[in-house]
Amino acid sequence: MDNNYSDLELEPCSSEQSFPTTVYEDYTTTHNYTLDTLDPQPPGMARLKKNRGRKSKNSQTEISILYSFFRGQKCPKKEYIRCKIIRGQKRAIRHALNGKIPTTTIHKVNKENEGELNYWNDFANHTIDNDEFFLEMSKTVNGPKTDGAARRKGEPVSPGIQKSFNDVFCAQYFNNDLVIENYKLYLDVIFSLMEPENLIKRFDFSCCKSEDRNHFPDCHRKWNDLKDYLKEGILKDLTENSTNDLETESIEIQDLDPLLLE
DNA sequence: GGCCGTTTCGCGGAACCTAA
DNA sequence: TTAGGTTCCGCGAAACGGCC
Repeated sequence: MDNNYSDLELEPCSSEQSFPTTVYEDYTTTHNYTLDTLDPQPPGMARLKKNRGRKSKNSQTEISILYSFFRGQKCPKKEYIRCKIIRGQKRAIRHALNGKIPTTTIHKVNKENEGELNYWNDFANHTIDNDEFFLEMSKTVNGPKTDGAARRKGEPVSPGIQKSFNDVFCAQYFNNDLVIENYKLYLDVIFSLMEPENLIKRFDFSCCKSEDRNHFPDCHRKWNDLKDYLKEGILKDLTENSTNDLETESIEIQDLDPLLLE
């Protein structure tokens, strides 16, 4: 299950840290690809041609980024990304607080990789420095009703609890500077090795239909765009949407988790 | 290592929205 | 009104992790 990074070569990076990189063949030729693997059409692209249908609440940035990836015959769902990232961050926090280095899931850390380890240490230190706060916020009862202890029947849950990873839940979740700071450090862990094959295994969706380890030059751009969007764009979108959502859903502020409103 | 409770994954479809 | 598309939600299954 673990990625084996041992076959990756270490080479100096422009920053202080060193990261292993995979040596790829010349991207300027396409002789390794079949017609099928060259299909540049993202799964949802056909639908983009029409303007009919419900107006998307997503930003155009979010739409174009998600639509450029492949998950089976479709593109990854917005909620899939949200679930994975938020669940992952909370889980990573619990790992950090327990002094463990994760070896599985989206934020797995290869102890042999100094770069990944450094990013993990930054994340873990930030978490431990604010341990009381993160101990509370990482509890699964503070997730939406679909998850963890909050999902169990018959147990009391927070009155303002959301039923899914919807805009309101996400806006509440990120309504705290500490959480955002920690989230960005968490993304650094995930994206510490900016190689498509590594990220495909982490996210469980792909940037192209290439069946071997070669990728298109565009693949690196896609992953960079996703990283940038997750770091900045998603927070901006949530901030812009949260006001309207909170109003339309008549959420009473006093019902929300006080920890998330600080 | 096996068991078992907890947590996470992610599918499928209902509900909703809006252009035609 | 219909059809096409998005978002929300519930829940079964799989994975994880603690305990013995």
